[in-house]
Amino acid sequence: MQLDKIVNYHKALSDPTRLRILLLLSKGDEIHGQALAERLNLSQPTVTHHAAKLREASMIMERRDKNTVYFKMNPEFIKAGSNASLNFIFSKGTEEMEQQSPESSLKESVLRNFFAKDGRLRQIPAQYKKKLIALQYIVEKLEPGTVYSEKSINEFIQQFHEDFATIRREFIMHQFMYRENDKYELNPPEMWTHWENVK
Amino acid sequence: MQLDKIVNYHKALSDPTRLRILLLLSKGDEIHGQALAERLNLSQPTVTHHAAKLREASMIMERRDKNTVYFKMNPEFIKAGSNASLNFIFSKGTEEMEQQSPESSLKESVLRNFFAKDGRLRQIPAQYKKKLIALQYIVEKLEPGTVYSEKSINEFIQQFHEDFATIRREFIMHQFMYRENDKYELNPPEMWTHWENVK
DNA sequence: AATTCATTTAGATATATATCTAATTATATC
DNA sequence: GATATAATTAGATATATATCTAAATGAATT
Repeated sequence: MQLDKIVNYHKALSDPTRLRILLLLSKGDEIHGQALAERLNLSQPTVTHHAAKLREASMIMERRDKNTVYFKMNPEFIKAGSNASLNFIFSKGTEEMEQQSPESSLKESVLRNFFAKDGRLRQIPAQYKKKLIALQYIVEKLEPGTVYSEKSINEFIQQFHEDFATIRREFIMHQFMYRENDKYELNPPEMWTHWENVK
Repeated sequence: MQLDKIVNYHKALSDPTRLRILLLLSKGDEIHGQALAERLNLSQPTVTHHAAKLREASMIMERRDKNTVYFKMNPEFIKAGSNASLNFIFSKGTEEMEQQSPESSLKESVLRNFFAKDGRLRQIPAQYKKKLIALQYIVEKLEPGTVYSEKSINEFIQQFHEDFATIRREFIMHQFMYRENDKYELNPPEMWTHWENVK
């Protein structure tokens, strides 16, 4: 159930130690486990404990070098979770009903005007809402739960448009996908930037 | 400390029952305690328990009619908390240091004598300096950077005193807040009338 | 004053979790 | 292989909290 994901997001952030860890990581630098333990005045197992919780919530990423584990913050996911949580609480069911007809006609218009009959994208829409619609149309052809290499993502995008680098970047930027160590994976629709327009 | 407020915000949202309550309230309608208990299949004391948590986090408001208590969501505060949390994690918060000057004794005396133990303002101090202290105490519970509607400001003030119109006017008069098109926003402390006493 | 109804408080129980120390595992170096 | 270092797991403990039933309170009506 979706509820649990929201609960877990807030559980991850409902502990002062974990917030302090994120605060330390928020400059963008990597910090390894022992350093965290020292700066927080905690034992190493305690750091491991909290790191596991944060990792489960996708809020940090870990990289191993020799026998040292470096932590790095995953800011997009923290923001995306916040977004998803508000979307859930204010369940976008009612308002979007009204918006659905105008939205869907815009969607149809974008698909008709920006995509050729062979399915290729003529050009990337400059207008924000239209761009998101086009990106979503493409990204929905990917397989949820599959891990893609950068190479295979590039090839996939090239089926639609030659400028795969731009589109790949947009996928990440708008949180259609998430990247870790050059591996790409689809995000659930709730995390997409314009989630409220999706359904 | 600021950290605790963020922790409490996420604690309030890190329970499935409380999220379901907010979901039920998200349409904007009022729901009374027993109805909530029935719709959630929970005992009434459990509802009271969760309502208390949500009230502490300013996420709901309560209104009593005869012996029935009606709950209503406080959406602005939920969004404001989300905002504040992200600002905290990404260290964009206002670098505020709460330091008390020699006149902290007056401040303490005002807080002790004019505020009841439930946090409500017994009466608006007539004496200028004391009034400013009381106003400041209330206004500091607002979140910097958040834009409030007039309605939500009224509701916020009513948590402390029934005469929201007077207090709202004082907020503007002494430049605790600034208003534009019925939107209210906190001013930075440097703009407050008695700034020299704040630091 | 007695009654009724909704809510709250008290007290009990079960589960979750934050933290520690001690033991174990993983990785690299000698 | 032996050793060193960092991390993790196991196990213990203390605290927090979600839920219930039973009792008490608050508010209106008879």
